[in-house]
Amino acid sequence: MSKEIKSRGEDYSQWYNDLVLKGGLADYSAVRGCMVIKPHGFALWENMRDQLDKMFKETGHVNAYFPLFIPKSFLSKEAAHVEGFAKECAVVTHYRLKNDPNGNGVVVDPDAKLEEELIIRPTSETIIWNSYKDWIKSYRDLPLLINQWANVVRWEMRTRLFLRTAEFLWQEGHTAHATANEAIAETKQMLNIYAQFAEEWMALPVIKGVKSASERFAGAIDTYCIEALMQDGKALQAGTSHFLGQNFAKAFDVKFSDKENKLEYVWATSWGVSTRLVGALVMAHSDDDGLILPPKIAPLQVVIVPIYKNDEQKTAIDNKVSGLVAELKKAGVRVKYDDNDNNRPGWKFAEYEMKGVPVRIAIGARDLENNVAEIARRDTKEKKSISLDGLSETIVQLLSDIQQAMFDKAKAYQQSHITKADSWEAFEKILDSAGGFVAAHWDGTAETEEAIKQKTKATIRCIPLNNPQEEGKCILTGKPSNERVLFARAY
RNA sequence: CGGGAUGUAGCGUAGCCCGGUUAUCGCGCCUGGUUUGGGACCAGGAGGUCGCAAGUUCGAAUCUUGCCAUCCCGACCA
Repeated sequence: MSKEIKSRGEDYSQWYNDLVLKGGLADYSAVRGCMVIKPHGFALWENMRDQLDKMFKETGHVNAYFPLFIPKSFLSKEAAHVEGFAKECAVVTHYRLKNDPNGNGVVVDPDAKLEEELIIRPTSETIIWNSYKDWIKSYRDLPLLINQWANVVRWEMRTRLFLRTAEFLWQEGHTAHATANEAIAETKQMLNIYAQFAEEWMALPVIKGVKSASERFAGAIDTYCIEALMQDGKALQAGTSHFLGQNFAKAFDVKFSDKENKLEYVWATSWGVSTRLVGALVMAHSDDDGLILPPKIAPLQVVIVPIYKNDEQKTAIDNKVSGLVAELKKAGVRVKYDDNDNNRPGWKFAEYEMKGVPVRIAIGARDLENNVAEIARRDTKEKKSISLDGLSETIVQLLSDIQQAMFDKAKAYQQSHITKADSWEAFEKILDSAGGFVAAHWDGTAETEEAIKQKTKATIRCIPLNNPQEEGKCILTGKPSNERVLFARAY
């Protein structure tokens, strides 16, 4: 069998691109830096989205939708915010085309220039807070807990499928609260929801932490994050939750009357995860044969492949399988019976492996005689003959086992790639060999952080929550420090 | 935006250095048949602005110049 996916060892970028393209998740598009998300990839995203949406609603949030376009003036109201986003914004300057007078298709109509340019949202804080100004008058209007599922555009220099595209899909939650403590609690609650989703649904272990000042979201007081580890030892920021303080309330003049009838600025949070999570999933779990998707979010959990030599055998298999499919569907399993006669079984086996379907059931005439089926699990490639009696219970259990095994494997990898470094030599050596997170002391200054980044390309991924306090010396400057922070090279 | 590479059918490619019949091969696609327990085989068939534009030449996929696009490595970032 020929390898369709380039091996991990040769070139990690190529390996990753192959997985996304040949796994049927996405395709390059005609538009620079953008991608086409194909049905398989979108179904995966939908499953993730639906689960997250459910978790948001369970914690009292509601969905709304705000405009794609942001008046330029809105973006300049919060100084740090504009500083962070201005250089990567797409700008709409005209609203009409006309036929080219020289007969070469269409040109921008110079008479249709906008008085005020519109920015295609790189994130929606500004346009949302402009609305919140009108919505919030009293403490009775608070808390305001709104989420938006949307697309945003950030004109990045360099793009990568799912991990960094010019346009991407995400959700952004924007909440307003009466007190700082309540807003901080919200920030942490959403971080926990992200971590829970990553670990329980994506089988992706993450480290919860807070960003250093220089990695903080533009306009935030504190940025909390979940950091995941990819199979090449590089870290990936998988989600962020920001405590915005009163920065946006002040910029957009959002005040409320409290119970004592005093006028106060509201306290804000924002939080988001994007289709980048799909990229994280691909990089964290796949192998050289293709994608490996966690059962809980896999678009297809079980595929059944019939093996037959003639119509008589096919009919016998059909009869048996139709009952099995009904049984599995009743048990809530996403199952497909692929009896397409155009492709042979071997082709189907390889195809569904590449697409990451967790469980494959093969049934042939021989199996029917013995009342068994061949069950193959994608994560370990293990194959077994299992009795057809009570097969659906076996499958449901197997899916659950695979979900757990995938998490355990990724967790073991993560744990074995968190290394303490107490000297500069050790620090560099770990980054260049095993990779992963390096727990090291840091003097707390942005200058040192930048110097380390320049020397090693490693950045502070986060300061873990509940970080143990211990006396130590900064890995670079030797100045005193009272806790270790996690460094890594990152996507 | 700097450095490197690539652009030939839906996909992957040979040919380019050293210009010369009808542009190579594989996969896929269509028709017919045989097949079906790890990417089937045989026969026949369809499918091409050789990235775009100029130039050199009797003649350009091939040489020259410009432009465009994509990928990789940087800087920037979810």
